[in-house]
Amino acid sequence: MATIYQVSELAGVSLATVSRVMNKNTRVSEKTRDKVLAAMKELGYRPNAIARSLASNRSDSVGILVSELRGLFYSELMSGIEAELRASEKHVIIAAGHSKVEQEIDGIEFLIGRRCDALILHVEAVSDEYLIKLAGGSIPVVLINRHIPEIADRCISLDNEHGGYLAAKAMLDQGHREIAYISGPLWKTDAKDRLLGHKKALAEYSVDFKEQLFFEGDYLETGGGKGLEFMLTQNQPFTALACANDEMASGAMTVARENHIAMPRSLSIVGFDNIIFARHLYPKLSTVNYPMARMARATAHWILKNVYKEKKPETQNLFKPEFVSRESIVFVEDN
Amino acid sequence: MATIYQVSELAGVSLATVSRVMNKNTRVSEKTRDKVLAAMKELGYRPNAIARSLASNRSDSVGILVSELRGLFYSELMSGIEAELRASEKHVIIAAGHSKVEQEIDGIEFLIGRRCDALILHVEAVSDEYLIKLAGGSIPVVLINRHIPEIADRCISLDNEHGGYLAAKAMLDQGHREIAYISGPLWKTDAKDRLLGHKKALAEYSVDFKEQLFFEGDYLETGGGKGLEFMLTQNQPFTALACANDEMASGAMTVARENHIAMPRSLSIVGFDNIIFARHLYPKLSTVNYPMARMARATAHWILKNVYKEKKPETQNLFKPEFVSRESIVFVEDN
DNA sequence: CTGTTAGCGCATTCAC
DNA sequence: GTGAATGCGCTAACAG
Repeated sequence: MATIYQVSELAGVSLATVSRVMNKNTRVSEKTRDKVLAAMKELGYRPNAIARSLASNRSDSVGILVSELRGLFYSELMSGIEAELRASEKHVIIAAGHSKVEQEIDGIEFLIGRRCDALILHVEAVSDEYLIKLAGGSIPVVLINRHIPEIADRCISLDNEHGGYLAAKAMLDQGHREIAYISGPLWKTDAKDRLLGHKKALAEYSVDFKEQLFFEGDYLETGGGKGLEFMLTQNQPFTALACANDEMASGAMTVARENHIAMPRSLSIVGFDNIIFARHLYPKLSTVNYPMARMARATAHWILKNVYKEKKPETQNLFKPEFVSRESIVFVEDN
Repeated sequence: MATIYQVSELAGVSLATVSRVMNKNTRVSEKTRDKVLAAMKELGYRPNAIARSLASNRSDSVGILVSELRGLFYSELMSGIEAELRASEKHVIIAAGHSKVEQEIDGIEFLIGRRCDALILHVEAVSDEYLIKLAGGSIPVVLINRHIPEIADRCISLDNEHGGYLAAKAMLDQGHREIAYISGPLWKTDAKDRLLGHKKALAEYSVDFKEQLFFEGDYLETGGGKGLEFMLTQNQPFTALACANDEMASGAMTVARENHIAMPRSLSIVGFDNIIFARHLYPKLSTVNYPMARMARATAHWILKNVYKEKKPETQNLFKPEFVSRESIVFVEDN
């Protein structure tokens, strides 16, 4: 693997000059540049990114930490950021935190150790204090799907509570009063917020929240199935089911069908996130749109603007979810 | 950010000694080790991975290049590898190739530039020659879902042709003779192989492959929908539809339902890949299982064994798909 | 516009 | 068992 030194030798110039033509910021005469370029090509020279970032303390790459590498939710986030950054010739380095404190910290330190120019974090387990301290350090940090007042300008988040509210309201507006709810893991902020919004809507319509019609799920399809199975044992009738995400909704729908519950006629369902498969379920799932692609782009923009000093418009921090009406909710008579 | 030098100073030892306790291979007296450890903790010392790999030419991280960051297929691959590698304290660096030559090469060079200890590639656009040359270089390479005879031991792949065969056979066995087919992009090897298998099964049952019942899709749900719409204009009846992946099958099913085609009674459908959502479609999609999780683990094992010299059992190179029978295929009378 | 000189933070021979 | 010296490949002043 050729080094910059060999290139300089072959081109008959100093090593600094070679560095200059690579980082095309300072001026180099056309003649010498051509010589250098020719030498680079002849040697098949590839700059060593490691050495470069050790010397320059930059890496032209931003670190992304997601909870999981699998699943439509995170893949949308990662690909959105990557696409935007790639256009500016920046790269991404991805790590997974698995929603556990040690692993999240380990991942963050890995990314810092790789000298990322900035960090984009989707973390759930580490504390606010840790993040505030981290954000106070020398490396810029952006938080996805988490709102911390002290560093609000670094947070790109969705109004989950409003989303939960919209989902519940959609059912209430169709006359439903007995509404079951399957939440995400309640130690997660977004799960808590969605539930909060749900309850808020119920209160607005003066309907009680019934504990028998509540199940704490895990955001996985299997959890949705378990949730519905639980409801069915409660001897407490309900005409609608709200799930804290689409995955659980799909699991619940499968179980419903196995129990010969006609949807949407006997049971209306609403999800959350609007993942790509929501529209392919039967009935087509009404849900709340999580504008992840837009949020991913906003995040990348923030980095490009504030870290790499590119001129970009001001970015939006708080995103609003919208209700997506499809076919899984139908009108029901008051009972 | 504390450096190794500051640690050595605080501990009152040489910088080489600090390095030794970090790389716990050579012996250090217990006393000095404790001093060093204490100093490291006091300073909150974090080794600089960049400097380390520049000096050692190792990075304890393996590069993964996938075609896309989004989608269930790749997320399964990435998370499988990451989980296995994490257990051995290795990290992954991920890049996307987007199925285009320049971007794949760019991604590969990025990973090489980051001095990954090994490369795991899911590439579709670059040539066999390029890969053979790459594999001949100093950095170990493993190929996923691609078989190149010259470097067969570096290839972890699925017998796609057999998978296509199984899917078609499942329908033929149920009496179907008019079978439509929506393929993936035919310049991709796996798409070609799956189609090959499909045709092989047809031949075995002496049924002709009809061009009117063929559509070249794009592996996306939308492509599946377009495919079925195309078939419906062909004035050529068919009782079954085979799709080269589950995404397209789901898109086709949605279009079928919009056209009031009863499934599976009037139309049997089979997919390929067995993504998690296949079982939540209606009717539950019969498909061919792509053992991606197992393949991802096998890949990680190969790296651990051959690159990091851990003792692991021999890894399997060619995986066999199996048919997964669910509810989307029903018996039909010969016509 | 170009060359010289120092490091970046760490691993790794050599000596002792 | 430990310390001193050298260099990984490159960037960034500083001169000229």
